[in-house]
Amino acid sequence: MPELPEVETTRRGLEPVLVGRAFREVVVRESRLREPVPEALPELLRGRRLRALERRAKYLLFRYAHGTLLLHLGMSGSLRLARSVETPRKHDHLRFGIADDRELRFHDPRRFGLCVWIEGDPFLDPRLARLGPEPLGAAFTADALAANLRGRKAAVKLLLMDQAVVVGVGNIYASEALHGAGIRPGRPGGRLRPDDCARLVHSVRRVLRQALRAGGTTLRDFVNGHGEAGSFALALRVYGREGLPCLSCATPIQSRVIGQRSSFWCPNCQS
DNA sequence: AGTGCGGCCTGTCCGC
DNA sequence: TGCGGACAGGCCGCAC
Repeated sequence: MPELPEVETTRRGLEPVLVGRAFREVVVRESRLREPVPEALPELLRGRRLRALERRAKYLLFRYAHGTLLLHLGMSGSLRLARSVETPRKHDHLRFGIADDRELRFHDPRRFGLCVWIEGDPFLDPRLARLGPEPLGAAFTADALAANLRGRKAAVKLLLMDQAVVVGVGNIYASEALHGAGIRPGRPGGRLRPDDCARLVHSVRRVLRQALRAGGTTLRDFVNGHGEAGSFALALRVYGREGLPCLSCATPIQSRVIGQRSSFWCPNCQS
């Protein structure tokens, strides 16, 4: 589910609450995530002061002096603060107790999420080492994108979602960004011209920034660290709008599965 | 190397 | 109302 705006929204909500403090208790209620949650997690974290809460791509990094808790929300994961007295819901797999009778809960019905411990430099971990540039950072330029797309035949939408090309863009924002750039999702990546790449970089950044400002997109169950939904679903211009009029030109929005993912575009605005 | 596909899970929705 | 099937925001590993 969560793409960059949702993960970053979560991070921003939790940072002021968690950084500088320690979890007093950690409970693993369900360890079967994408990879098994380490059994030693409670002992690794208990009483240790959190130094920083960072994000890289769609990963959250809980940074400690002795290592890093690497967390990914997968497709259906969320992190939220709850009162300890509240009965855990189904699929509340991890509980991180903090003071004041509050706790952080990791909720993930589909269990595609990830929670692992990394010693040493986390950015050398293979999961992080090969990631492409941050879309809102200086390294994501039209030239860099063009270099990554050159010669490639795969649909540009799939390449936008390839975390080695640019990170943080998932199925929703890929369709949205391509609409903003006037590029059809099925176009082979290698056929984009320099001005296409420039518009696409600009559009990716604009869409992600707007979604961030709206607190992310909640289609079904995304909530931020404080349990609140994001409002960007109201601003989606093509995603999930098959057959509805394009908000720019009123042409019916088309939909097609590309690389097993539903994709949406306006046949008039995008070419 | 790049590409396409299946698998991992549960929940929800749709059509019959 | 019940049931089967399709589908859902991500990522990985495998075969070609």
